[in-house]
Amino acid sequence: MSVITDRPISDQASPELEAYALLRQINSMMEMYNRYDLRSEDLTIPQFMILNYATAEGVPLSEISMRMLCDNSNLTGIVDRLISKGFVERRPDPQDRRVSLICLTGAGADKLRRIKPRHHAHVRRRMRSLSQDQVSELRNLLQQLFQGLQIPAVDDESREA
Amino acid sequence: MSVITDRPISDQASPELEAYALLRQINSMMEMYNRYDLRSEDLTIPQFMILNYATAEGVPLSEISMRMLCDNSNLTGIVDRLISKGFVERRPDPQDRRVSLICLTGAGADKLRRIKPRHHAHVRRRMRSLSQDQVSELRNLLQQLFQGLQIPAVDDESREA
DNA sequence: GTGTTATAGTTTAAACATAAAGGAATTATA
DNA sequence: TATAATTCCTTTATGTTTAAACTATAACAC
Repeated sequence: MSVITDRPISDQASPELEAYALLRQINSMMEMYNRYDLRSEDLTIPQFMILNYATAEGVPLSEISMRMLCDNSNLTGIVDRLISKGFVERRPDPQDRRVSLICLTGAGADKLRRIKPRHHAHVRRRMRSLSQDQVSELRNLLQQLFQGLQIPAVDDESREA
Repeated sequence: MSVITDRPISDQASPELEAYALLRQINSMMEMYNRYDLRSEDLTIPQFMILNYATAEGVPLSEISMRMLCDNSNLTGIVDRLISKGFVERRPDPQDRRVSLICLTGAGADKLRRIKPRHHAHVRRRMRSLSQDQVSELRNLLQQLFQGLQIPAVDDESREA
């Protein structure tokens, strides 16, 4: 958990590059902390995420992969491990036999009830260095940036190196 | 590369959790784009990062891992692949025989000269949805948040679930 | 010097991610 | 109904990451 504050993070300092470098580093550190928190619960981050998306009635695997911004093929193995731990089940969708529904078990729901509030509290606490107004401002800026990223700028590819 | 805009991102909506969810998603999308950009150059993201930190004179592996917020053990294999591609070399440090210096080769420097400006331009372009002032504001907020994360709040663990 | 401790890097096994390919079921089209 | 295209999921191979154990070197204590 070492950290760099002694040197500029990017050599070609522009506000955009600095902001992006910081975003990546914050994400890394948050992941470190989250991984550490979940370790005592014998869960990994992706396992915890799937657990969060699963419901008792069942959710199609591809819906989860869409939300997690990842490929279906990633989830197959992770779900296998969650099944072996007894936190979810796979059930075929009677409507569409291609679909396999990921269902939260009772044990999974219990686990989630125990972990989730604590996780949320941790996230909030780790952002204490910002005021309420600053957090809202940050959220708004990120929201705007996120929406701008949806349409991946198919246009100009010509200018600037 | 599908995307979710139709539903709230976190169920327990608080500004902190929303901001963090957005941060993670932005990071994911930026990585997608970066991975795609580097693919045509036969480089992965971590390979490109190491290339960026290496110098002709050589940099200790552990200095690179510190900057990348990762463990030494991660880099061994990635450096191996970069060596097999001819972009870096390993050289022993005469001062300290435990240290192996990662040295950028001529081919590596060429590669970097070709890729780096384009990468930076891409990053800047992908943040076009924010004004210059907004980018600076974002950078400042992220800077403050990042610094707040350094000291990982060893204190309170008691309150709130 | 000897023993302890710390540091630099590698190795290993398990988990995850990416990309490409494949099987099975569904939908579209003729 | 037959064919083609699409969708959902899995499988495979390659690459990355984590955590733990290990080797080798260095620094420090006595």
